[in-house]
Amino acid sequence: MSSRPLSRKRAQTLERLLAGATAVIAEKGFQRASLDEIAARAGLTKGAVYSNFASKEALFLAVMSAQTLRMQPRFPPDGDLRACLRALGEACAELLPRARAQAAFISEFHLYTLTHDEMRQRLGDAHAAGFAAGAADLVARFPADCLPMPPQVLPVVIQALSLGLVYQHCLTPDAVTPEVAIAAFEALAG
Amino acid sequence: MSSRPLSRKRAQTLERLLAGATAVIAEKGFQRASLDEIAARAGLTKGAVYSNFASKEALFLAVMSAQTLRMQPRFPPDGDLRACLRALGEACAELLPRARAQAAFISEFHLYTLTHDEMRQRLGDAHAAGFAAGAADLVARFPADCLPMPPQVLPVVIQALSLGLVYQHCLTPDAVTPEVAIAAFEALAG
DNA sequence: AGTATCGGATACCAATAAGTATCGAAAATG
DNA sequence: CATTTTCGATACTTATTGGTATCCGATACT
Repeated sequence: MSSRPLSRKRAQTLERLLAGATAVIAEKGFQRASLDEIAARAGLTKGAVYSNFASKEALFLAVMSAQTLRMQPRFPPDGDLRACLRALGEACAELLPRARAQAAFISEFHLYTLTHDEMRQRLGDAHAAGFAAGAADLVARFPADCLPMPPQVLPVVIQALSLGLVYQHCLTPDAVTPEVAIAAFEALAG
Repeated sequence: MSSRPLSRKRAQTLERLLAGATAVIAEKGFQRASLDEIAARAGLTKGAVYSNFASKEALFLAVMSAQTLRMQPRFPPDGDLRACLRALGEACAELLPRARAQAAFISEFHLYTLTHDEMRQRLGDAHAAGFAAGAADLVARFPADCLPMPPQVLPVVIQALSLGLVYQHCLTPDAVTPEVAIAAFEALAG
């Protein structure tokens, strides 16, 4: 007993399980992803799942926590507002290639929160943390009267716009190109 | 045989089924909504479902087609760009009270399209039709160089922003008030 | 080495839920 | 009024799947 260094082997199966689950969930959604299929995708069996996770739900949450959308804008050190918004647009554009999988997770998690109230809070927090991190920088960087909207509102809008673009990209990839994302954010600068 | 005027009674049970399905799906999502529960909610039984729909999927699609998000902006007859964007913001704000149910449908339908490619197109079209209808008006109303972004891009952004705000509202209702929606759209005017 | 522990496989169980067969009553049709 | 058709209820079948019990082999400990 006591300290388990989480033997190399175990760490690997855990990783494979998460990878398998991620893949299958991205393809079919969580509910339609059976544990048998997930395990098979990982080259393992359901036994491996249950010796690493208490339940399907636990696996779900583990996958989710690794799949939060996260924007990483690189603001130009001394750029103006427009340049910074453009950087946000570029960061959003970087999410697009993974949009389909991401949207699947978000949709699934969203539905999950319909019947799991305590999780709604968590998802909200995770979104805020991942999406609007850059927004805080913006607000800190420019005086309120330079911003196109109240400083509390801007993060929400950035988040909403990013999320919306990711979703749209899934349905109509050609209509939501990186350029569109950048144009959308730049337009916020006026 | 031949023409059935769709007897009063039948029309009513059909309506009740759709209402029941709508309610249950909004609460739990489509996959977790059992036909037994839907029928019970409608005061009927599964038999009624199968004598009105070929399958659960058919019921699903019927519900969906009645649940597309639809913005109905009322543009001021001679308003400027900002006033028109504000009208869009107001139209978006009107969606918020029903956001939770709507987002459930959208999420569910979105997941559905993961495994039903032909439906992805339909959902994309439905969104475009419902969301960006007002955008076409905008584009028609103002010369391209008055708009904050290329005329093909604007509808996409309006749609993305609306969808994003609806989603966000589900998770953090207090952060996405009607005022926030309006401010977001107005900011597009610069 | 010998023994205990752990991780994963196999086989099984039980619940859920979609779909089907059938039947009865009410309404439409003549 | 008779008869046919329609609609919805009931009961059943069947497949899926989350979860459990158990067993075996490999690794870790003394």
